[in-house]
Amino acid sequence: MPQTALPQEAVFKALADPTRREILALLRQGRQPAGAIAGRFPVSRPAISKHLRLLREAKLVVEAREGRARLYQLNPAPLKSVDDWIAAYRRYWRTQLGNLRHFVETQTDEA
Amino acid sequence: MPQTALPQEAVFKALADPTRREILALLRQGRQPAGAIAGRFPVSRPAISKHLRLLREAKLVVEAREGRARLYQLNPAPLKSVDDWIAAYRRYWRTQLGNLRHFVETQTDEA
DNA sequence: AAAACGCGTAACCATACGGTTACGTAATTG
DNA sequence: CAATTACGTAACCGTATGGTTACGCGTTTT
Repeated sequence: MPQTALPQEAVFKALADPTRREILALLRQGRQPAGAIAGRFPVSRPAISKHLRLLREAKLVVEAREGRARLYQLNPAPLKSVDDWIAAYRRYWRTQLGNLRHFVETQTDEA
Repeated sequence: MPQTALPQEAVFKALADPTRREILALLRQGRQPAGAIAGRFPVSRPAISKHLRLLREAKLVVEAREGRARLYQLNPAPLKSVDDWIAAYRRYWRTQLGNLRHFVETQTDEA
């Protein structure tokens, strides 16, 4: 049982949650202790702690223990693999977009 | 109840599943009927049908009914919003801000 | 040394998710 | 016009997910 699938898989999963994306955005301002991060969100500290664990497993953040504090720092490297994934589609929204506009407009928008 | 959160949210959620990412990759080759898509994966047709619904709601694919077939086509436009999101991090992995060497060293070797 | 702090983990709960089988429906075919 | 085809949807099931409260453990503080 592979507890950790492909690294890329963990990254996409981690990014799927809006709170985790906000944590990443917050960490762009610099390292922050776990408690300070939790203080920014309307959920409990343990909830944030679990989000941080997922982000750690995806290697999107790294932790440094400093005294009794745990500082979290952004590690954007894994985002590069997402960037690479998207690259394969980039040419499509440049070339086929005009084609598709007609297609989209003729659809009855449900959902 | 908000039936559809932010569009970007739906996109990130849609991309979180590996099967859905594979469906998108498959559709880069061109439109395909739902059945043909399902035939490519080791899961049942209804399972794929549900994946397609999520992709539709995220507007990553568009459907065209042609007779009794339903052709699905890639719509890469929503990926642009992901691309834009990543852009905010791109500079981090390009500049020294993304360099964690110092960070890691201070973690193992204090004093 | 005891108290307080900072943070992760365990246990638990409700809902979401991905899968299945059974069925419904619109379009084609014989 | 009945049978078949190509789908989506409904109902159901086990597991994952995100939240909570209770607790434990190492680190400061007093």
